[in-house]
Formats: sequence, structure tokens, C-alpha cells
Amino acid sequence: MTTSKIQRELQQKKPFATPAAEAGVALLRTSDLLQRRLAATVEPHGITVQQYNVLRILRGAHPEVVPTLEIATRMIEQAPGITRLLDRLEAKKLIERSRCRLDRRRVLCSISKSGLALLATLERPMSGSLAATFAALSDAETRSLIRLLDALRDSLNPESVSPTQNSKEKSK
Amino acid sequence: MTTSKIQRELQQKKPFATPAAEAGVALLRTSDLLQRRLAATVEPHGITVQQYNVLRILRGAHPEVVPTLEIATRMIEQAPGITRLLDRLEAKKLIERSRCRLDRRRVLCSISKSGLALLATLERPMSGSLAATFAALSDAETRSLIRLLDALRDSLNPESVSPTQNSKEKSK
DNA sequence: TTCGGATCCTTGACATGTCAACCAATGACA
DNA sequence: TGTCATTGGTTGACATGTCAAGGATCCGAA
Repeated sequence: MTTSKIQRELQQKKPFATPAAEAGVALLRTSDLLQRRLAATVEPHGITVQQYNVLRILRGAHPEVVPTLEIATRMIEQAPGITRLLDRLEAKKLIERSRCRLDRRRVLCSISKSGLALLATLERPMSGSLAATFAALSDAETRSLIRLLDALRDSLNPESVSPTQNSKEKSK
Repeated sequence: MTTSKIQRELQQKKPFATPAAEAGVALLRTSDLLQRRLAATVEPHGITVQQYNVLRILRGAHPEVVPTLEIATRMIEQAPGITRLLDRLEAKKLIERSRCRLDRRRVLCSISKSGLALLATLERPMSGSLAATFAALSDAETRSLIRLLDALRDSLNPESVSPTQNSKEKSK
């Protein structure tokens, strides 16, 4: 075909210069759409996708607790965002926070009973949204997609960013 | 392998329930990383990736002009976000806006000379970042990825959202 | 020609994310 | 035991996105 699907979606006149450019746009756009679908799924329950992810992390660790910055690492986000995200979750009583006794700098987080209940409620809708989305692909295709994305993340790791990328010096 | 790559990245204890769940997380996470890399690429030049995309759209139409809502459609965003995004671009003198004479409700946007110059400057760094990212994949793999993502977007289109998804009525 | 409903944005209020700067606690070393 | 860099988090200022509501304009029918 002469015009690609994504090109039509964007009503773009000119074709992409490289396959990489097209794949990049396709990746960002597809992810954005998925993000929106998932957001629409959790939104009626008063949380965002990010908040949902934090709850999942905390449930995964349950009954152990997780320090704030470890959550930040597992999400991709910066710490300040996590602090406030946790503030909101705590305000909704979906998590609990307490200072670590051994190291009083640390704040330990854990999921509350209602947090667990909310996750249970969201289980079906969320896996339904995912299933509906990936119904477009066969199992083999889904696994293939996973493999390709895994390879991409390898070259996207902060460490492997080429020198020309970095405008800011991070030396000590 | 018993534990997937993404599972290790998230330091997740439990394996994914379904391939769809794993693929969903992989998609969102990979896209987020790409988004960050691209953001780091344009940031030294004082714009965001979204602003860059708007400039690309306007350059694509140049010398024709584009009404605000058409930009909103091509980006995935809602209109209010676009208005303010355009405000910032106009403040930086990268675009120009004017009322349409035939239909005074419309605001027509076009890229300015310095907008074009900025895009020219960003050409190399941006395609470099994309190339570096997709260097991890062969051409055939990149095309395969594009195809899989295209298929996903088909089932992610707002129209094809299953009824149970929609909490809000959108009937007229 | 004038009224009412659509269309195209824009504005206000608010959620959330980022960077820079800060505070508090820890831990190592003099 | 005092000092000081490091670590873990929080706060402030600001950018950007969302939803709801509000102009302004257009258009078609009475």
C-alpha cells in the first residue's frame, strides 16, 4: 500500500521518512489509546490508571510494606509525583502510610482493606478491557509483540542513551 | 523462561495472568520510555513533544492553514488542551493564529518562520533518537511491530469500544 | 428577520506531573 | 562527639491535561 494506516489516521500528507518514524508514532499513539481505554475503565471507581498501578504494586507486596521511593522506581515516575499520588490514595483510604522505625527517613506504604476490595472489583473490568484490546491479535502475535517491545525497552534504558542525547551533565 | 522481562523490570513477584496483561503493560511502559527520550530530545529547545507534534502538523499543511479543532482531532487530545498548547506556541512565536473571515468562529493556525527553522533544527536529533531506539529491531521486525500496533488501534477505536466499557451515555 | 439549535473554541476549576530547592535522618569519619 | 555528605521524601512553583460551562458565530426554519 502506498499510504500507511497511521498516516491516514493522522491525515498526514507526506509519507514517513523511515520505518522507525512510523513505528514510533504508531507506538505512542496506540499506547495513548490503550491508556484512555483503561482510564475509562477505572475512572467510574474514582481512581486513575497510575493510582491503580500503585495499588497493584502494593497488593503484590502485601502483607509486606513498600517504601515510597521503591514505588517511584517501579512506576517510571519521579518521586514528587509519587508523594502526591500517595497523598490522594491515602485521602481515599485505599492505602496506609507509616514511618519506618529503623530508618525514620523512610515512609512505608501498604494497601488497605478497601484498597484490596477495590482491586477485586476492578479485576474483571480491567482484564476485560485488556482482553478486548488484544482480541485483535492471536496469542502468537501477542507474544511476538511482547518480544519486540522488550527489545525496544532495552535500547530505551536510560543507561544506553547515546551521549548526544544528554543536554544535561550528570557528572558529580 | 519462567519470569518475563517486564516482570523483572517491575520487580513483580507474580507472573501475569494473561499474555494480554503482559502485552498491555509492556506497551504502556515502552511508550512511556520512548516519550521520555523524545521529550529529552526536544526539551533543550524549549518545547514539549506535544508542541513538536503540532508544529509537524502545521508544517505538513504549510502554506495552508489548519483550524484549531482539526489539530485536536489529529492529536488525540481534547480541544481545551489544544487551545492552551497553541497559546504557548504563539507566545513563543512559533505559530500564528487568525480568525477565519468566512466563518468567524474558526481560528486558523499556521507555522511561523521560526517554527519552520526550529523543526529544521530538530530534524536530526529527533530522527537520531528514533533511529537509536529502533536500531534494536531489524527492518522486518519494525514493520511487523507497525502491523501489530495497527491491528491493536483498530480494536481501540472509540467506536469499537464494547458497551460495558462506557459508563457515560453519549447518545444524542 | 428572528429564534433556537449546532458548531467552534475559550475559560475556569481542578488533577496530576516535572524540576528545583528544601528538610530530616542517617552514617562515616575526624 | 561534632561535622558533613548522602539518602529518602516533601514542598513550591509551574506546565499541561481534563471536564463543565460559557461565549460567539453560523444556519435553517418559522
